Amino acid sequence: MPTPEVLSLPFLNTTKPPSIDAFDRIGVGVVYRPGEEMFVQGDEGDAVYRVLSGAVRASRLLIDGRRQISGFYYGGDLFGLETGSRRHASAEALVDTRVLVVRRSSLKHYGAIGETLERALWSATGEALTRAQEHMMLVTRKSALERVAGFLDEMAERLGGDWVDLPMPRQDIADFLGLTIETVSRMLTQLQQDEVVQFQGCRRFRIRAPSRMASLVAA
Amino acid sequence: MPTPEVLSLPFLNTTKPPSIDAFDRIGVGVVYRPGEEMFVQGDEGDAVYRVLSGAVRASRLLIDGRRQISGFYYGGDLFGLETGSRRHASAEALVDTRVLVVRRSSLKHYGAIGETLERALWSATGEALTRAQEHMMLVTRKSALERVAGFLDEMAERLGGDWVDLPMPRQDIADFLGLTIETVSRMLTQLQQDEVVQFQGCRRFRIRAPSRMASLVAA
DNA sequence: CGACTGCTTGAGAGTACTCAAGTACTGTGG
DNA sequence: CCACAGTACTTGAGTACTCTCAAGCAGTCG
Repeated sequence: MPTPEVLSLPFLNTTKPPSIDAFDRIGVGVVYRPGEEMFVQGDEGDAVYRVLSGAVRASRLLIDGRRQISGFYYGGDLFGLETGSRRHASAEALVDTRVLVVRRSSLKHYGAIGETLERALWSATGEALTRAQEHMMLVTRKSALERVAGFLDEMAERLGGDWVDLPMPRQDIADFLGLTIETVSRMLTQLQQDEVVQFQGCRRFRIRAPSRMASLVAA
Repeated sequence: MPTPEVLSLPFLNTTKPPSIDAFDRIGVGVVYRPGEEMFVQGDEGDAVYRVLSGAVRASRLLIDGRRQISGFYYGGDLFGLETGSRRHASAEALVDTRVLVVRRSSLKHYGAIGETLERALWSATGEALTRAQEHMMLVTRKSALERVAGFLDEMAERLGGDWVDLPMPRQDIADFLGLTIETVSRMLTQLQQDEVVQFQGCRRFRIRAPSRMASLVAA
């Protein structure tokens, strides 16, 4: 794994300009190429990350090789919030990605601003917990079609724009939704046949029928 | 819903004596009967709870009535940690239950001890996040038999003793594991036929073959 | 152009679900 | 003490959904 390049601040952020807050003041910018890892499951490290641009995948591995994607992170998102000194998941750039990094243990040296940031991190942890529980609901109580539709809908909302580019391969979507790659593919085909979404190639899509999409997601 | 009785401290705790810490100093004791709710999804409230004895069920409801149990809590456990002023889940006593309650917003009035507790709560939130992700793995990547075996194994470890009494009905187990009640029942029957566990009635069980149990859980 | 990787499609099998009936446990009133 | 009702749990049969295994197709890069 090549050593990630350390940037000089401030950034030019082309996608989602982060508000000037404690994270920007304290954080150090780092750039990752696709496939490069921020940290690996089992590592030591208490650093917290904020995505400036690009996309990140957090994954956990079981002994037998089964994999779970615990989340995807895009511009503005925080990740690496799990407590304890050991990482419970790995984090990896899906595309060219710029992040800000803050070492949690260093916050106490920054006085009031460090404290502000610490509070913000904890509250983000609580939100992450809520999101994890919502995702659990999605994964346990919904059909394959509903999960895939929900995923596309959330991606469209998160990344915005008319056409949306998926930064992750099918296998990642499958591992995130608790499905196989074949089932994801079949559901995508069905959503296209039903004219709910439209694809240009296998990564770029747009929602054609927002109302039917919404009814699938709400169900 | 009857008003829960407020206890005078200190408690006589018969199951898991909590260590004397910040929560014990600040918390107010409350008793709930089976079925009584600590809070309901959508409520306002920032109170955090610690179970002294008994058992609590946290659940989330979907619009269409589908239900997800986000967790069970027993002696020593904290719950109600989700941030934001609104509750994202409901919490309900499964059996006679004693808890300590702390209002988060009141912590600032308690000086150093309040701050200590606040830190403890945040770190517990991080641990809850990790556990939620582990549970997601269990629910998405494991077979019905593995899930039910894993559930019994965890219950035995959590509640201790030779024989274990399940405080919750089958429907709750099903909603926790993302299965139907019939499937849970069938898997329990199979575990008994395979002589992995033994039941006395439908709530009390013990593990007969810890090694085979462990291999089911690890898988 | 060919090789490689990622994605899609097809056929068949297996697992968990649905619907329905039957059994056990609990508490109440006679 | 027993009859009864009500609830919780188990069992059965058939179905539906997702997975597995295998082959075919598309986009990318040298």
